Amino acid sequence: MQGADFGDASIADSMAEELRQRLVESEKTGKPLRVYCGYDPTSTDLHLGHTVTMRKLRQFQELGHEVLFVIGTYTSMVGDPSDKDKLRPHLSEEKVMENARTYAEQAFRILDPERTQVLYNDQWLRKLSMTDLIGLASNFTVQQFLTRDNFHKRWDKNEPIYLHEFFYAIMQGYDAYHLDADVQVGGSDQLFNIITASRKIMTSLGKKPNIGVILSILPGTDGEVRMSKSLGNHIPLNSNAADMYGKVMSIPDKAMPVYAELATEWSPEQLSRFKAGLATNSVHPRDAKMQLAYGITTVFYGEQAAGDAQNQFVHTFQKGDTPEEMPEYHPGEEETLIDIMVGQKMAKTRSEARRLIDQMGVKVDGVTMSDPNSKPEPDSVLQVGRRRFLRIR
RNA sequence: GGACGGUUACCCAAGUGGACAACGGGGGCUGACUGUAAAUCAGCUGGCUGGCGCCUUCGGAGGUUCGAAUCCUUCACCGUCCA
Repeated sequence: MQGADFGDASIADSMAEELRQRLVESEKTGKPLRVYCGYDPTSTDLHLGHTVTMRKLRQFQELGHEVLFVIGTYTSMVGDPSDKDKLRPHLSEEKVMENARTYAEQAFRILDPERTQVLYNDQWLRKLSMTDLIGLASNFTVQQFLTRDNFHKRWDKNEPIYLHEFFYAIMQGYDAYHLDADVQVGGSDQLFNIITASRKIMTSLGKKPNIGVILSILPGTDGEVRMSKSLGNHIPLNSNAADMYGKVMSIPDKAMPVYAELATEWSPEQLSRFKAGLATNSVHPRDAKMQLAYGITTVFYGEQAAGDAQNQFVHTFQKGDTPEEMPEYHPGEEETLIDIMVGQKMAKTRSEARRLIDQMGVKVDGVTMSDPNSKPEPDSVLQVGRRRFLRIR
């Protein structure tokens, strides 16, 4: 039964039941389900966190269903209110469309283009009139919104809640209505928008309410808060296998289960074996993490590249060897150690470079350097910290 | 419209005339150790300098003072409450 695939998501029981019914129905009628998920193209750099819902969409595609990949061109022009203490530059329509394109491109590393419709929600949202909006809004009471945890907390703390923040849920609900969505996928922060707002709007406009598939939020490399580029704890997609592998290796041990659940393509059996291994300590945590890093890297770069990344990691960090490949640089006559470090971006400022030297963090051919003004010999390897290498020519 | 409060380094957040380049936390970086870039412990975290030290920072502009993140004026932005 297809519904059984949802073991890795926390779905309310009723949603699971409804989904089961609708899947059965779909199978009978031969009509694929319409699965909707929305993304705001505020940043063009997708990271691992974005891929969680995408992978879920992909699963639906593999089962023959249709994915509606909605880019929030309308919503992102208004601006996300959730962290509104920043002055958010108003994105031009042009910029938004450009972001949207790169966004979709990266998304197709996961999604099957054949079964994906990319849609822009400004196409229908901007047509709504004030009258329409009032009609939609009349389905809700302020109290309903205030029960939402997000708003509730802010209300209690006397923090601002903007009126237009309420519209986001309404717009999202309208998206689902407009698209005839059977299923809406989203992170747990979208619970209210998907379950309460969307279902209410769809029902009131005479459609069958969509079913919410709510996924956990992937924490960042710190293992604590949600992955986000602005928090600097993200694992970017547009990087390389070694970087991805290494970044996964840097997550705290405790974050391993969540990552396994949300970011690998492991089967439920593999997944439970992995978790059991951790829980019973029968697997070395380092080996488990390597397995995890390999698994995640494979999804994006394939087994070959993931294997190479793993080898490189073992060489560099477990055996302390220098990596096979590193940038090269031919310093000028007058260039001192500190000049090279700053010039080659191994340190941001001269002060930082000095600090690193003071902290015994700079080596040439394995020998710790103490003089910022020394000049490294040609054909040596300069190492700053553990991870930055430069071959001096 | 009225009352009050806020704007500090990457983020959060102390500081209300001198000892402030500015407490603390987070993040980041370095080192030790290890089981990995985990955990733990220690240090560093504005710039320039070999060092003494010098320079630039506390929303913007101006002022008071020997001396201001701290006081005054003004501008901007933001918030809460009352209407």
